[in-house]
Amino acid sequence: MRESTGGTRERIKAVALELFTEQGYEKTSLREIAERLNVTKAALYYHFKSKDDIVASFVEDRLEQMDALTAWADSQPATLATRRALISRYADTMFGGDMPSVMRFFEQNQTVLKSLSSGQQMRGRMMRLASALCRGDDSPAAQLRATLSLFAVHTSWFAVRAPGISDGERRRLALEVADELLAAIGAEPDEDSASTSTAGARG
Amino acid sequence: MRESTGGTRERIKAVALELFTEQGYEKTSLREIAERLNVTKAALYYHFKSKDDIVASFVEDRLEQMDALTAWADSQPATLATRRALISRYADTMFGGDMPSVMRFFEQNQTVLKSLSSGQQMRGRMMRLASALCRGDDSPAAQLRATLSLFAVHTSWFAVRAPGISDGERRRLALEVADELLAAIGAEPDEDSASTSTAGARG
DNA sequence: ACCTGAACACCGTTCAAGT
DNA sequence: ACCTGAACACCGTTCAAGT
Repeated sequence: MRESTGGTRERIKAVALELFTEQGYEKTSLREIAERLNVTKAALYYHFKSKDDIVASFVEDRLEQMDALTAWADSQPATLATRRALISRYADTMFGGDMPSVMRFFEQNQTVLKSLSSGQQMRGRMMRLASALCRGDDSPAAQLRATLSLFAVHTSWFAVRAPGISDGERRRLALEVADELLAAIGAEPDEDSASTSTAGARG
Repeated sequence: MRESTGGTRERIKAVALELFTEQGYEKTSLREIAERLNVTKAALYYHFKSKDDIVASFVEDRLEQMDALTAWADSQPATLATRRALISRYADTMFGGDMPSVMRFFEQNQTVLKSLSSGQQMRGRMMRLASALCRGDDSPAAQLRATLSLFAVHTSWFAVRAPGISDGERRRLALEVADELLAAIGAEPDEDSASTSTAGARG
């Protein structure tokens, strides 16, 4: 095992991901990261171009994962079953053993990520995923439902307060609610919707 | 009209709210705010104890509004009608003419707000609102649905991309989807869950 | 190739001093 | 009461210099 060669770069990534997720990107200083690794601040700049670049480094893998997911969805028929399979796979990447922390980092740091290029890329992929989820129904309501079904997955691990709830149960819960939202996509337009009056322009 | 006396403090609040919402709290420097008002950075510290304190100043009104909302909900019967009325009133404070920007600021700055005391207060109120929304059904699924219905209101003004969609239409859209989520709260536990059709429990 | 030391401009904050 | 000027420690970033 060679841990002296390429080790430092990976150690920086690991420590940064941990601290960024715990305390937030802005609140975590490079000095803090450097101290944990017993190097100087300047040393970080040998391995990364900037603070943003550290984020970009552990974002790229995730982007490919998202792309694969969207590509798969586009190759499937635009049915409810596909939508459900898609959200289930998405939940896998969120709760799965691989890299749960990367996605949690995103949930935690949405704001800052808007100005970071890697963050914008990630946002773009989320939009595409949402689009894939409401393929065949481009109504505003469908967009909102699709987006919320993704949010259900994200939300389930912080909005649900229960004594000893497991990750598996959170996942199941998220999918239960997400499925309901997805089931309402592509259905025939509402005849007796909540408020008869405000018709709403079609097309 | 006296604009020389108490004017400065209000002007600081206004400019700060605008810049914080546009660019984010961390990315906006006090120098930037001061320059817009033709004063020095130090002048801001006469009116506010710290940068955080500026946020706290325009948060307090909102807290009272949230408290009033929760209190009203608690005084009503725990029915679907109450839940729908509550989310509708919440949407009013989000889309209403009063102070739409304060809530948008929150949506934009969630991350930073976690470490700010005023942000934690706000989070607390959101939790209480969610609890009020699922009163009578304390199951994890109900919590998730309640939280997502609030998110529907927040999400409707950035997740829905449509040519010339108005604020009113976004509001109506949000409530349409939120109502569906709320209708599933307090219903008898699922016997034949997710599958069948889009049936949906009628409260 | 890998890292240090010292400097840079900027940040939020403080405080004595001015009117 | 209201604001300035100058200083403080900290931040991200750069770069010549060391091995």
